[in-house]
Amino acid sequence: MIIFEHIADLDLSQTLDCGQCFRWTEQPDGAFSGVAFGKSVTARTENDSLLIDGADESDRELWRSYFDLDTDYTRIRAELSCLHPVLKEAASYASGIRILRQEPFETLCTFIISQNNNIPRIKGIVGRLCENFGEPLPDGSFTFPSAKTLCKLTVEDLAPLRAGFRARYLVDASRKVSSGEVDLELCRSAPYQDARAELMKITGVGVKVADCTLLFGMHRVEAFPVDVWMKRALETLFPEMTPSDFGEYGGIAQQYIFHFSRMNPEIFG
DNA sequence: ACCCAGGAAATTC
DNA sequence: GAATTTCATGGG
Repeated sequence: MIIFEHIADLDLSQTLDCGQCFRWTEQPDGAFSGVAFGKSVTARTENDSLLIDGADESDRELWRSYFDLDTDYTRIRAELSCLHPVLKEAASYASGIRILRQEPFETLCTFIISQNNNIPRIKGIVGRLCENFGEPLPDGSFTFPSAKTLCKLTVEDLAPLRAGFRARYLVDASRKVSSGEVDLELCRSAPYQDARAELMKITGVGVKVADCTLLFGMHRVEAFPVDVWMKRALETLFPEMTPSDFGEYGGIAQQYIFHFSRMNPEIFG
């Protein structure tokens, strides 16, 4: 059990159930069980502490990084709140969201699966992907399969996932990542447009999936993914603003607005 | 039967 | 080239 004390701005429900990740499930007692970096743990908060059950003490820095505990969200929220009064309201409403530092390839695959899909079904497909092709863990859960593993598979092999037209996109992504044709590490440091173009070499990766991969898989917090929710939110709540107006922390603003909009759909009539 | 779901490719005009 | 259609699958 790893304990992090005095953690501000962290609400596990908001962070793990806001559509940035798809491998955490809430338990009856309110804790969240999930797998990241090949390790299965259960996370819960008590007062201002974060408790990671089932984690090795040697993985303390891994989980500190995963939950992005070294980033000062209070300061960022104050900065964003100056940009627009509605953003200030959304940030206050969703102040427990942190941008996880997920694994790039897993993030890429899950957002390929996300296209024209809904969150419960995305979770189902991702779960079957892990059960069929990931490594089993002692507690019965599975790791997310590597690109090296998936690149050996065909669309027919992926049939049990019931991923539909997205199966061939997964095969293409796995092949290009494992061969090095697409360099995910380059995407961490390259100029933003270059990183986006690198990901868009993959069939099935457009602007939105690339932006989500960069934001959630490489912590490029300047990314501002625009989906149907954000399009509506921008039109009705921020008609005078464009994605680039949200600045270097646009991705965090985007999550505040996305969560606020989904929790309050009546705003859009 | 119909619509929608954290889009993108394929086709059409 | 920009606008429309299609793409599997499942739930409401």
